[in-house]
Amino acid sequence: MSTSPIRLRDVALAAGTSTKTASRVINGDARVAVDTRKRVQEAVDSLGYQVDLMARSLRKGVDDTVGIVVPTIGDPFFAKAIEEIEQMALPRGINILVASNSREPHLERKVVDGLLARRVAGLIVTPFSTDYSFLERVSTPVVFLDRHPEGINVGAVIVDDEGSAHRIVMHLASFGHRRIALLTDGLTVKTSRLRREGYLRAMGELGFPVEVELQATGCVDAAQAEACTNHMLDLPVPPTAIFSARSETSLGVVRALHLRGRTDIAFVSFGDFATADVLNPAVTVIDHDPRVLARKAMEMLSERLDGTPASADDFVIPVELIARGSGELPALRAAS
Amino acid sequence: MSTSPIRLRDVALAAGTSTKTASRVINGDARVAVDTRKRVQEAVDSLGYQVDLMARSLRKGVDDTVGIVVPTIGDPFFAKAIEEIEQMALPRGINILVASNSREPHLERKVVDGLLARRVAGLIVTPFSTDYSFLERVSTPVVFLDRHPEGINVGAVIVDDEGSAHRIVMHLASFGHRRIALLTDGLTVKTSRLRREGYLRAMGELGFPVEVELQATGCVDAAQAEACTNHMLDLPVPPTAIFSARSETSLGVVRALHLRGRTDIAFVSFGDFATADVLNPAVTVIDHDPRVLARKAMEMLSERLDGTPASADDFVIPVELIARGSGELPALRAAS
DNA sequence: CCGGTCACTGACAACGATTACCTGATGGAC
DNA sequence: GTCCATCAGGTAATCGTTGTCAGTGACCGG
Repeated sequence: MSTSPIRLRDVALAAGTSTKTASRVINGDARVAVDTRKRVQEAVDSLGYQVDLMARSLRKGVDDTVGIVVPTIGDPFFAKAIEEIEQMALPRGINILVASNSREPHLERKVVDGLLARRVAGLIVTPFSTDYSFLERVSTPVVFLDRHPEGINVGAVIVDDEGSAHRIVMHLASFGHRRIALLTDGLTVKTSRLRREGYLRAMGELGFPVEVELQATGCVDAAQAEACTNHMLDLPVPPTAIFSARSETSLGVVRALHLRGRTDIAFVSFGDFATADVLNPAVTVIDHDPRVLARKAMEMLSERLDGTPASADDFVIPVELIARGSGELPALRAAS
Repeated sequence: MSTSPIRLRDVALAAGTSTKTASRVINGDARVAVDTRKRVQEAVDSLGYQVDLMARSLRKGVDDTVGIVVPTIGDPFFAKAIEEIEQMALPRGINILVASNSREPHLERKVVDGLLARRVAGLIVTPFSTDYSFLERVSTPVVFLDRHPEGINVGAVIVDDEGSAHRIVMHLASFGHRRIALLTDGLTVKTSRLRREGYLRAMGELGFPVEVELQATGCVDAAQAEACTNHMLDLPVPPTAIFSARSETSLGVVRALHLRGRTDIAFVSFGDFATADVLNPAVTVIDHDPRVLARKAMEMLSERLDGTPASADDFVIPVELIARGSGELPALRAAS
């Protein structure tokens, strides 16, 4: 069954060279005689030698590995981001370590520390709500994804959350809506705060009343979003439009609206989702594409690994509003 | 900015002990005097020492890491499986390395070898189409997920693909359907082959003609599934029911059906998806839950890590057929 | 013919932690 | 009072690889 692992020593012995020379061949060092190289190659092939990456990493001080920290791996948004990063890393021989903070600030620090202790070459982190100032004492390059971190002045790859939210409200208002409801994740999450700010700013500029009962700010998952939506629709004066600040919550809103047959309510989702264009009406969204964000983040990380110093400036990915129908439903004469 | 990393040596120096004793404290060895332990602890805390997991792993020969190989990380099915595994691994201090084979047999072997070279403690693999006999020479425990591997007689955590597919066809037939179309992934994928076999067996038992034009067997993604569906609906004698063998392809089928307004066609999906219960009609599915499979796989891997020998028997997770409407549409009098 | 490059190679130490083995001290049994 | 078991802790080897540096010939220009 189990075979004792083959070490470089064994290869060197078989090829009649020193381990150093064998190492040179394996690492593609040019300064090796042609026939020596050949003998080593043959030994490698016949023995089925594989470098022990553990040992190499110890020697080199870093591991050819990128750590990724996200709130939840199962969320399609983050899953696609991870996929993109992995695809970019694979051809460079870089492996990825994935960890989630389970949306718990308490775990967040631990998880990052764990990856650092593993001597990852770099980190891509979607900050949840931890103070990241401790990273200033660390030399490992870190790139932040989707959210600007607290406590540290390092750039992140983000979208214009506040501006896009503002735009959504303006869009809905242009179809006659005044009672526009907001559903967000908990406000400890930076993106949620920013999107709410954009909502509030737009409502203010439009001179619309901002009502507490039209803001559900703790919808962490689809089920809660569904409950919140139902609650709002049961209000004496329900909203005529809904702005869901996250794909995940949008699924809940969609479910509530469809189960109640209320497809007359205008709806815009911050973030696309799988069947958004198939529903009736199809769902208008902000195309918050995780792959684009991830690609840029990985590019930035690669630069850092090659020595480019970190910039304090955020990189803002442009987004589009994709009008599919649900966001363009007119406000029915109902209430003011 | 960057601080030189703190080594065990530094801790020992600060605590006035040898590295060995410091190591004992860190690893919870009981044979250390109380006050010595305390001094070491204080040194660890004040210096902010963290074990270099690279070095530890080299010495121990294995890394506290589980490698996961899936075809595509972004597929919600696998993303949820990864999430479940990560959740189980986290409390044990185990990190997870995620890699995809990008649905390329060519890459599959390389990716697995790469993880083995990293001396992972164990592997959880969703085999795509590679011959896995090479694993017999490897001592690293491996558990297969969702598909039984080729070339090696090791158990996997699977569902009854053939039987469930059979059941879907029987279900559709009970509503009067005879022209039942099949959409699958490429037949190099084991699950696709098995589901097709179940389909064929049922059709045979029912005495229904099996027509080539009603079988689309190369739908790797939603876009292709959509195209195949459109093609089938354009046949002179189109199907009255569709069986999609994978969640991903189901999204394409749904898109085609809805865009054409053909919500009269019966439809069953092997595998649930996010908005399946919201569509009109809601989509009948086999609840192929990745979390359940993943949990069992991780349990099995844990046992292997603790020394339980591998079993050659598959572990079959039971599944349910969730009737939501689309699979219970009656066959309209159309053609035979 | 000599010193100097150049191409190639190997001995050795080091990466940072763990561990086999050993030492010295203590204390109880006799 | 002697002896051995036990405990606390130290020393040095070790995991497998690679960086440093030194060394060997061969070859070349002067």
